[in-house]
Amino acid sequence: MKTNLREFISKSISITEADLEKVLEYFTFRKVKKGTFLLKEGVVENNFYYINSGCVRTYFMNQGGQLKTRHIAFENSLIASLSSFISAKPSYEYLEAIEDSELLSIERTHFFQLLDEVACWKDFYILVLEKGYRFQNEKIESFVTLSALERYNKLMVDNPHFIKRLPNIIVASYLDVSPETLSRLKQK
Amino acid sequence: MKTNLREFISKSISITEADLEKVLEYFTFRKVKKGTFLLKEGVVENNFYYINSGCVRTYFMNQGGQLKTRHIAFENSLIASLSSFISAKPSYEYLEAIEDSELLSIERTHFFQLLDEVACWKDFYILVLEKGYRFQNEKIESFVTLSALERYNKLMVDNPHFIKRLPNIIVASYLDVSPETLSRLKQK
DNA sequence: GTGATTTCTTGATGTATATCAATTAAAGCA
DNA sequence: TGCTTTAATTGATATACATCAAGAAATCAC
Repeated sequence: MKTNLREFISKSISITEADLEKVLEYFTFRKVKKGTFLLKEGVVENNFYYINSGCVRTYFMNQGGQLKTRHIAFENSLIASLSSFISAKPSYEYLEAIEDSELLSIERTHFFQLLDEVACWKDFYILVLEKGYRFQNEKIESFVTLSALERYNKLMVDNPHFIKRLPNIIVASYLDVSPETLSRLKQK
Repeated sequence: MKTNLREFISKSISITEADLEKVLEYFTFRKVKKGTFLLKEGVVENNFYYINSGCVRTYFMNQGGQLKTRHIAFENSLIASLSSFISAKPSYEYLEAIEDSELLSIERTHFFQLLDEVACWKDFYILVLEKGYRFQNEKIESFVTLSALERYNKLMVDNPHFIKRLPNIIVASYLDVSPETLSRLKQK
């Protein structure tokens, strides 16, 4: 059940078998249906997720109730409302399974405990933060330098499987355009 | 000369005097005039800056040559084109002193060397990444959930000194609105 | 499998914000 | 200190994209 996660971690950092076992013990399995909320706005993010199968997204909701997808993670990757996870303050983001998914999650207290107990876990945390930082940096760049069409074309190049696998309405929300506009962009 | 940086670090993490000395030795002093470029697009970020006095910003440039300010850092804070610094790939961002500034900088190779040599330096790096992550997360949220006026009002609440200290044209670029629009927003 | 939702598409219209242009105010510089 | 350049303001106009609406297609649920 934790085979994929084991491989994911041991490929990411240099870790002893004993330490890896210790880390894996803190992860618990959970199977969720499409549409399940893992976190809602206003609640502290107490979990950090590895996606064994399926797909999970984070989104913000604006005053008009529109969903603004910030990140989408597929199988064999990580997700959380990381700002809240780090700060232990209420999240501004929602976390939602957008396909039936198998998840392995670790609690915040355990995660940060491990930073002190297992030296190399800091290396793992650093990788997570670095990747998250770079991802968001690129997202900001896209928003401020590209038009809707350019963002769509960039997604086609960078992540064509996003567009193939996900409904238009979610891709539109990810690109921060209306579904109608995305539908028209696709024809170009 | 390094008094402020010394205090900045020792307030951030728990570090021995010996380790702190070792870290500080890698930082070199530099005085720059307003308008000096510390980094241009396409160049790898080889430095990480502590601002002793003055003010530095990072910005993206879009195809039309417009500047889109991502971050502005004042005295007693840190700045770099962090994505490039992390990855050692060419930067998409520019780094520019927007006031006469006194800087203390550490080279990338030394910075990452220190992660292995001084155990607690990882804690410092983690703090830097966490803060950067949360900042960018909030910036993305602002862009996708708030109108121009709402972003301006939020800046008034969160960072009123931004607006007082910086020229309109830079504040506008930071909020991702035109100077004309900002001028009109201010009257509301 | 069939009815009920939800999503997608297309056209018509609306709007927030950009752009252009011209004047005034401020800042940099010799 | 005056001269030059840059920034700020204000009005007129333009535009990218949103919203609204309605029918078609796909997906969901029992």
